Amino acid sequence: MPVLPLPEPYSFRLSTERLRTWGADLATLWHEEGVHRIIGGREVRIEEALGGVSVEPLTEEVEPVVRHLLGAPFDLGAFAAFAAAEPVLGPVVERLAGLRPLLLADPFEALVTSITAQQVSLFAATAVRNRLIERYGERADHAYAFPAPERLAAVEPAELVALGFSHRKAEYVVGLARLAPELDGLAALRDEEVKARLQAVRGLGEWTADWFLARHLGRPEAWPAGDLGVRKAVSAFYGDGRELSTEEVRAMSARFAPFQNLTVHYLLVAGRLP
DNA sequence: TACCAGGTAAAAA
DNA sequence: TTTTTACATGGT
Repeated sequence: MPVLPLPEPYSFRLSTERLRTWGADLATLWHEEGVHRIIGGREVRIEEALGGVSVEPLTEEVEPVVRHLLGAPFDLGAFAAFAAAEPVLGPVVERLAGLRPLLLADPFEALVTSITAQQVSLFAATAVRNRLIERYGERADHAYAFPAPERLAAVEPAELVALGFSHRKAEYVVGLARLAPELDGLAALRDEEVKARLQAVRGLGEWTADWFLARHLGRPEAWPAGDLGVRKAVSAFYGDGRELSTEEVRAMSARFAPFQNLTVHYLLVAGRLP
């Protein structure tokens, strides 16, 4: 299988940890020790390889998508150098050497994924989202293509309620599907402008906008301070035995600049490891 | 059974 | 303007 190289050190195992716990769904499938995704209408398999990952098939269309999916834009070297001077973060980064956070490939999918995860556990969110993907997505060998916005724009919200969405969330998803063509343009905007545009959409608040910056656009300074998991992880490492408030976590952003996004991911993974 | 889990908008105060 | 409430699923 053709190899897509990634800068050393790279750990496929650590980088895909999220997919083996709560992060995988039918559109980003963890199957037989590899990642399966539909790219350009075809199922692509990504697995561990020396010096990077094996990708089958590795076409001109597939390569940039897989590079984005695997978080290739992150500058891990600069982050490690930064963290080395931090007494708490330093050992975390050293222990998780080679962790390159995965990114969500598609803006519409990223936002729908966030909507499903609002307020409920990630486990429950994945169960509901998989019913959505199964119902409206197209299946290849193993993975499904995430439902197209044109398809979801045409459904009655009541159909989504039958899949486990609240009435509110069902309206959010259908409304968002109608705006999907505008989402590609967000990549050209600065962080604050992206947040403002997203938060103007019904159903998308600051939490969702922050995760969009972090997990879809891979913006280095994204810092989802309001996220419960982030708050717990930051508190565990920096709270001195106490749960920090959203405002306290938000105020810590500057300390990790310009590596807030990587810091969040490393602390989250470190908090989940035994 | 009740409560919590990687929020948000709308109602009530 | 700020605070409170309803919401749906799945695990404990």
